[in-house]
Formats: sequence, C-alpha cells, structure tokens
Amino acid sequence: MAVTIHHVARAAEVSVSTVSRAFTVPEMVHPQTRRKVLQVAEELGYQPNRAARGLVTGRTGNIGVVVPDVANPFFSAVLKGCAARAREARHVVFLADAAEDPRVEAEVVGAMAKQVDGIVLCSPREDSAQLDRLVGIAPLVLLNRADSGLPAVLMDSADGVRQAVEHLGALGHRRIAHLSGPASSWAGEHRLRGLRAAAPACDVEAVELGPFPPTFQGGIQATDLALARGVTAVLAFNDLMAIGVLNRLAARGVSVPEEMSVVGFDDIEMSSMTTQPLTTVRMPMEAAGRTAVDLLLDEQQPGPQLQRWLPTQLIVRSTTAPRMPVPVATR
Amino acid sequence: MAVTIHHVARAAEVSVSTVSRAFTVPEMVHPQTRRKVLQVAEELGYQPNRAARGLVTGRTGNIGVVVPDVANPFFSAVLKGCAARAREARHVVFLADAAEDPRVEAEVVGAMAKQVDGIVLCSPREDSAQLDRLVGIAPLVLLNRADSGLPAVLMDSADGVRQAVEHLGALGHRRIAHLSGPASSWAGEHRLRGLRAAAPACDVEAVELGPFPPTFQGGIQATDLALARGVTAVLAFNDLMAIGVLNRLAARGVSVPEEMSVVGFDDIEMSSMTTQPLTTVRMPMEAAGRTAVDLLLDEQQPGPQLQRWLPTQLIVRSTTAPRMPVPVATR
DNA sequence: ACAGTGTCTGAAACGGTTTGCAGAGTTGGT
DNA sequence: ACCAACTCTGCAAACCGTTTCAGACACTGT
Repeated sequence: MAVTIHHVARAAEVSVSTVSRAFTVPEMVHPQTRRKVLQVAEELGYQPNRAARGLVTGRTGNIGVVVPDVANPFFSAVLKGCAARAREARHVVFLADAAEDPRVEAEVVGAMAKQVDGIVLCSPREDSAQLDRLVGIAPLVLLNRADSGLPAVLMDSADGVRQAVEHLGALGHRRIAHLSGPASSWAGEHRLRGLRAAAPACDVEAVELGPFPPTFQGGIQATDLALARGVTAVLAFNDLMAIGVLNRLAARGVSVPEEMSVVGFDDIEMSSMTTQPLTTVRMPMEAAGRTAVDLLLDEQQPGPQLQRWLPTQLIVRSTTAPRMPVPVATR
Repeated sequence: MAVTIHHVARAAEVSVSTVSRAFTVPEMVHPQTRRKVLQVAEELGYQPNRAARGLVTGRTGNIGVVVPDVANPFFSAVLKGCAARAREARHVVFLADAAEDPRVEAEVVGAMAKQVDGIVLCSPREDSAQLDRLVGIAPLVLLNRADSGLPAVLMDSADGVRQAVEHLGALGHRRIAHLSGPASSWAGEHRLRGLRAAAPACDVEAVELGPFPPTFQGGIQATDLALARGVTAVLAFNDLMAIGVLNRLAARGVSVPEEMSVVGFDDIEMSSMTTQPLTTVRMPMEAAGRTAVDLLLDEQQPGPQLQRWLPTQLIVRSTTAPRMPVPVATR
C-alpha cells in the first residue's frame, strides 16, 4: 500500500540500510549513491514512517498539547504557537481538548503518553496531587502554571497588572474594581498578588470582586457589582469578560471611557475589533506556546527544572481615560 | 518505566493474553478472572499502548485534522467538534495547522498518514490535482469542500444566503452588496451560486463585490466600496468581515441598522458580543467537525462516497431592520 | 602481505499488543 | 468409565518499518 524504505531500496538497487543512512547519516554514504537514493525516494513519494522510527530510536517526533478548551481564543493562540514551533522542529502535534475537566486531562495524558516525546499542559485545572501522579508518565511542561517542580512557561501577568494599575492611577483613578476569574487558578492567584502589591504603590484602592466565569457572561454579571461599589475603573480577568463589561455598561447607560475606564487582559484579536478598541494587557500567548515546545525539545537531561517567564505589555486603546476628563472644546 | 500489559499480567497472576482479552474480548474470560485483571490494571494505572495495538490491528485509534488556521474561530469551532467526537469514540486527534499554505497541507498529510486511521481536511486550499495526489495515502474526509469524489461534510450556505436575502427582501431592501471571501474557495463559489439563485427570486438586486480577505480588515476595506454603490444592506462573507463593516460604518457615521443593514456568516461567538449583536447565518461548525469524524469512523468499506449536508440557520439580531423604518413614537 | 579506510549489506533488534493454536480443566451424555 | 463438547487460559508468533551492529568487500598506501 504505502511506500516504504524497502520499495525505495529495491528501486534504487541498494539495501535498506543504505537508504536509511542516506537520510539519517548522509556522510556515511557515497555522494553518488545518496543522490540516487534521494531521487528515487522523491519519485516514489517516500516518507519515513515516524512510528516505526520511534520504535527503535525511542523518539516519536510527536508532541502532545492539552488545552481546557480549543474554542477559547486564548488557548487557540497558544496552540497556534505550539503547532508552529513543532513544525519548525519537524514534529507533529497531538491535540487534546480536555473540555475543562481535570479528569479528562489526566486521562488524555495517559492516552497520548506513548505516542509523544512530551506533553504541554496548558493551564491544567487539576490539583497538585493529581498533577504529581502524571509526572513520569511522559515528559511534561506546564504553561500558565507553576507546580510540582515541573518546567513551566509563565507569563508575567503580575507585572501586567502593575502596568495597568499604574496607568489607571496616573489617569487619576483612585478606586478600581478587579474582577477575578476561576477561583483556584494559578494565573488568578498570581494576578491577585500583583494587584495587591501594585495598588498601594500607586495610591489606588483595589476592590476585589469575584470569582466569575472568565467569559462574556461573567463580565456582564460582574459589571453591576462593580457599579454598586462606586469604582471609576474596572480591571477584568480577561478580554472576554472586559467585553461583557463594556456591553453591560452600554446597556446601563454608563459611558466608556468618560464615566468608567475598562482594562482587559490577553489582547485576543477581538479586543481591537470592538467599536471601542479595548485597553488591555497583552499576553504573549503564541510565544508561550512556542517556548513550551522549546522546553520540551531541549529537555534532554532532567537537570534543574527551569521556568521561563515571558513579559506582558499594556496596550492602551480607547477604553481608558482620565477620571475627570476636561471637556473637549472642538468636536 | 511505563506500566505494560506484562506488569498487569504478573501482578494479576495470569498470562498477557488473558489481560489482553479481558479488555478486548471480555466474554472470553471468566468473570472472576476478568474482575481481578481489571482491578489490578486500575491499581497499576495501566493504559494500553495504542501504538503497539495499532501495530497488529492496523488501526491506530488516532484521527488527523488539518486546518488552515487554528486561531480562526471558525476552524477552532470545527476542531472542537472533531476533538469531542473523537474522544467519544476513544480516539485521539492529531492536529496540523497548515498556516494557509497548500504545500504544508500536503506535507502534513504525509507526515501524519501512518499514525492515523484517517484525516479530516478542513477547507483545503490546494487545487484538485494536488488533492488527488493525496487520495490513497490515508482515508480522507473533506470539510467545507466537495472534490475528487471524496466523502465530504458540507454546510448548506447557499440556503443560508437564501434565508438572508429573503429576510432582507422582506424588510424592503432592494439593492444589497455581497462581499465575497477568498477568490477560489469552494465555499465561496457555493455561496455565490446561492446568491444568484436567491436574489432574483426575492426581487433583490445583488451587487457582487470582492474578493476580500475574510478578516476584520477585509470588512473595513469592503465597506467604502459598498457605500459607494448605494446599497442599503450588506451581506458579508463571514462574521469577522461583518464586524469590520460595522466598525467602518460607525467611523463613517452611517447608523446601523437604520441606514444600513448588515448580515454576517458563521455565527462565531464574537457576533453576539458586539455592542450591536450581529444578524448572521449560523454555520454548524462544531456539528460539521463531529460529522466529519463520524464519516471517517464509518468509512469501513469504500462504497459510494457520500456527502453529508448540514443545514444553516439565519439568526436575526440587531443589525438588520426595515429599509425605511417607521419612527418609533415612545422611547 | 597487511592494516586502514570508505562504502555497502544482512540481519537482528525495537516494543507492546493481538491472536491462532493447543492444552488443561470441567461438564454432560452415553 | 469414557468420550465429546465446551470453557477458559497460556505459549509464542506475528505485526510494522525503521535503525544499527557487525562484518564483507574492494580499494589504497605502506
């Protein structure tokens, strides 16, 4: 059916070993033979069977990626980064959508384990103990979480919060709401630590609300609570929530940014497409995906497990303004 | 390292064949033995090695999915459907992001071929000849394209256009613009055929504009052209474009839906989150992904290759209104 | 004549599973 | 008591396409 190394060998009138070497150790075969083999392989459309190669080399050339939800733009961006980097390294990616279910996460790790060289776990929802149980099944890299002494790629969202709070403080806001996401997420904790450090330093009082689901609906729900607390600015857990906030504010007749400033998180594509482009903290999602794969690929010797921190960046657009704007004369 | 069938066999004090059978042909092993085996397997955390199983059965339990761009919400929704259905069938999905490049598509099909039971090609960009060359490498199912006699799952966007045109016609619009997407896409052609059939039937004149990139920017670009042609409604290739149109119309001071109606396509999540929720034709993206996997799984005998058509549905929201609205008295 | 080098070949892994065949044990009919 | 049929289990081969080890062969230089 499919063309194997044997077909190529027969057609090129050499042994299978020679064909194999023509691909993997070119300098061990005569240039002329090599040329011939490569040409025949090309003609026949030969592509090495990675599974069979993995059988003897122990490396499959596949890397696994587990995300809580592919349809979430945050994760699809991460995934894109993983896929791109994997391709560059001539690897293929195994995807699993865990549907936000910790048990499914553990399960798919098991299912993929033997067919991949390593697995990237994106924002895993399971607790430390469950995570520990996964260690050893396959080389693991965490993304957006630090735990179990595993290598991880992290985004410095604490610094992102600092930038956002500083920005709002400079605009004269003295009382802002922070809408937190899922209760027990590492990213959420880290974010909150950043907030608690930054707020006093910027002479800003932070009203901590939540947890809310990190969705459009979550933002809607949170908005009324924020309004009731008399804040002049809102810091949302992510852009999806921020957009929900924007919508609810419009519905309640609160003008943005005049009466209320709104800051999101992530900088998903959508955030520059809203009628009021959103001020947000850009998370390097694609870069994080790439880095995670890098870590997996490098991870030859299990030395001291390293963490890679990626910087975040406040992107100021149209949803933040001075607390008491001076009226614009012309317009 | 990893726990194999042999470990389980030793621990349960049976042979490997018995363990194997306990999983795959339960009725051939004594209930008591079976229970013991299953229990030990559970304790040891045994998970069958799918690659090894595939070695002898010829089925890997993996299915491949190739998309032009994971970060595109249309495809991430399709992907989610594929992943969900695959999981139900206890399969794992291999993902390849072709980065909109036809050559990459062909390449990854080759790379995945031996490790999967079949491949779902989503909106493949390559031409028929290239596609033909892929047939036979692995079982293929096309999504959002019909070609090369391959089984395919298709969405009836022609009927979607009909619904949209009918809707606009009923609202009194007589001259509408259609903004087409990528020039040579199957979906685009199909869409256009629907338009040309529906417009006369609804007494509507359709101004065909494009092709434009199927993005936010594409929508912005298209808007000015549409305005110059004096239409009162716009039918965009997809929601991303429609949102671009909405933005540009706002920037040009054209009020929606009073002065201009806008209809999108796909019904991505974002379209209900815009400040003006978008009227759009819902494409069953997730269902399409599921169906594609179904087709692959069923495709035991290569009988007459079938196509599965999925219905589309107009979702009327806030961006369409009568051409000459009667002023609302109260409010 | 022999060691050394460059190039190639044959055949043995690689690995965890499934499965054909045979054998052990049990039941039931004569 | 004996044979047949049946149920359950174990042994070992086969599965796949590749890599790689050990060696063969033909040269060259000494």
